[in-house]
Amino acid sequence: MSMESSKLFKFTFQSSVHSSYVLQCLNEQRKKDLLCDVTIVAETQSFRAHRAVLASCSDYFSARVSSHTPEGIVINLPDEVTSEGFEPLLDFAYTSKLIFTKENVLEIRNCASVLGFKNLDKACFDFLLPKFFDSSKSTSKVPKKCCKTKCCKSRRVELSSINKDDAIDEDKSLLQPSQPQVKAKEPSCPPSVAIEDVAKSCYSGKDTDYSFLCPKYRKFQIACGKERSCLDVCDSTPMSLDKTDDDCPLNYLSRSSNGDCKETFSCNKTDEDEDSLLPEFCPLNPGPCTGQPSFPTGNESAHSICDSGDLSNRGMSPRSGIDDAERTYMDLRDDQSSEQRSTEEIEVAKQLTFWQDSCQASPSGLGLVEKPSNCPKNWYLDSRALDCPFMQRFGAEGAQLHDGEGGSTSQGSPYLPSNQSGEDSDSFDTEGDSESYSSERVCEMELPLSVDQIVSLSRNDFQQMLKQQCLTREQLDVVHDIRRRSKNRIAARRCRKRKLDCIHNLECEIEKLRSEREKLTVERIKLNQMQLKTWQSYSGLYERVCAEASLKPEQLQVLAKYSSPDCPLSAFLCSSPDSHPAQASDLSTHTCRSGAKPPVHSSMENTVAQSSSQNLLPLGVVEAPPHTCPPDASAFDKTECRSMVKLSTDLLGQQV
DNA sequence: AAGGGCTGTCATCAT
DNA sequence: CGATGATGACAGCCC
Repeated sequence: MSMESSKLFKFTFQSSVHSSYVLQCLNEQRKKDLLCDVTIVAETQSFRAHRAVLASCSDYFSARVSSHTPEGIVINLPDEVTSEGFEPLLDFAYTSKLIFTKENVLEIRNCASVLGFKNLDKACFDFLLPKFFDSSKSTSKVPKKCCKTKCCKSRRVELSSINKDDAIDEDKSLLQPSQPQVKAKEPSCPPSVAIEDVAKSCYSGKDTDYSFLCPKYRKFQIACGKERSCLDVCDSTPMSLDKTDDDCPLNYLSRSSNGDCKETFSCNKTDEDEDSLLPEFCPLNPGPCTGQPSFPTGNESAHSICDSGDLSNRGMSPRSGIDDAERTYMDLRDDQSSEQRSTEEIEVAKQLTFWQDSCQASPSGLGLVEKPSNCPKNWYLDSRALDCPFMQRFGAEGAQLHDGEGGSTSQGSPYLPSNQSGEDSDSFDTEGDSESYSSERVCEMELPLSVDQIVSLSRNDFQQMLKQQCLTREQLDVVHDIRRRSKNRIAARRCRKRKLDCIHNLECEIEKLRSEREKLTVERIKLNQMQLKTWQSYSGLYERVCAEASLKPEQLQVLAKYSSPDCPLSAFLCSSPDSHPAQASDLSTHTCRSGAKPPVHSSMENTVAQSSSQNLLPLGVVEAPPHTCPPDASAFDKTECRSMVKLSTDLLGQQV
């Protein structure tokens, strides 16, 4: 091929990372508020963004913004779009990743629907939500629209601020009821608790942590919060015997990936405790999903992290190596051609494969080992699984702790207050102690229940569960005692928080009223000054009229008949008949007949003095004059004065 | 050592 | 009638 002919060909270099890089840059710009040209307001929260990005992701924004839209425009989102639901969508627009929890997925779906977020609404939510909210495979319970929106809104109203601690408890409340009753060694006791439906989520969601105003509580939760949440995660782990791979959205995705679904899902445990998805929908499948107890392990994490489906189900050798991992990844990303693989992707795939191998080398497979104690929950992870970087992201520490609600967590666990590691069951006064004590009792009595289950189950579920368990009288008493005390403890927290909220609200109200009062005082002073000015100008005009007309006292009296007692004419009338009205210069000293309004400035001064010292109402202004003095003195402008002068002159002319 | 704050628990009432 | 939630009162612990 000659040089000349080669010049005729066009060569194409296609970068696999360019688009991601651009998006990443845009995201960084957004975070630094660089080149952002639009402000989005959802509820009370505002977000900066780039019009182009928004418009390219959302039909709503596409319609709202155009090239003619001025820079710096503020777009107020519809009421149904909450900040809670919008923020993840905005992140999605800039990262292609939608981070969601079971708790907020409906909110997000609702917002995505309203905003017309492309590639999300149907592709993502339509198949995800049924898996989320219906463990019984009945789609009838899947909410079409977010009923939670209302709940959330009302909650937002009710709880003006929910801090992270709240989130922990909320997650807890969401997770707890979804714990299938697991008794790996007693298959006769069926898992009875279905994954909670949305209504229930709302209900339990209201029961959030009420301790955000209580420093001591916060302190404890800072110390134990994440660990507790880990316990929760693990407690909630559905080691369900009847779970099949159908319940695994990853598998679902795996299948779907061959069809239309081009999106991938990750079960990432994030710092925000977004763990609700993990335990329920990312069960570990040591092999094909054959109903073995499942548990999130490093391997599962690996699958999840790499947006992968179940390798086993895909008939792939666990030792297939990087090529297989790569292929798995690429199979799922069937919208990407092989040349679009980045080195990062391959690196991830490598790592995943490595960990898969490593974890599967354990006797139980995937780092799952049997716990030798008698505590009801008998699975935890071996150290190798915990070493898996992905496992760590999934809170493997929590999994390790998950050994019977603190029964043996007190064995030097760093996650519980140190004072619980002893045997001092007499002092369990703090929250941690109390809950730990409950846990200890659970283990002591060999109860096949966790404290969370005892406390968080609904009345019916609880009774049903008790029926299914064959408990002794003593065990029943302990269970009821734990339930009663725990509920009361929570109720006491609620009660105290309400009180604090109430106090806080009252303080705000007082502050608001104070500022309102100050505002009114300023306004009143202004009005009084205006009134004084008007009166002075009014009296000056009268004085001039009287002087020019050279009125006699009788004439003045006639004029006074038609005048307000507050008008300056009264002052002239009250002055000595001999004196010329024009001489009555010191109007302020004249108080005429009863009912006549004292000169304005003196009364005003009194009023101001009074109001400033005693915060009384402005008497001089509010008090209705006894006669026909116009209520609003400032309304007496020069025009009115002129007409009054004209009237007076006419009347005088008639008299004369 | 005293006192205030926080928390759990109990008793009681209402639902 | 029992379960549950709210709340006042009390006690114990911590700072």
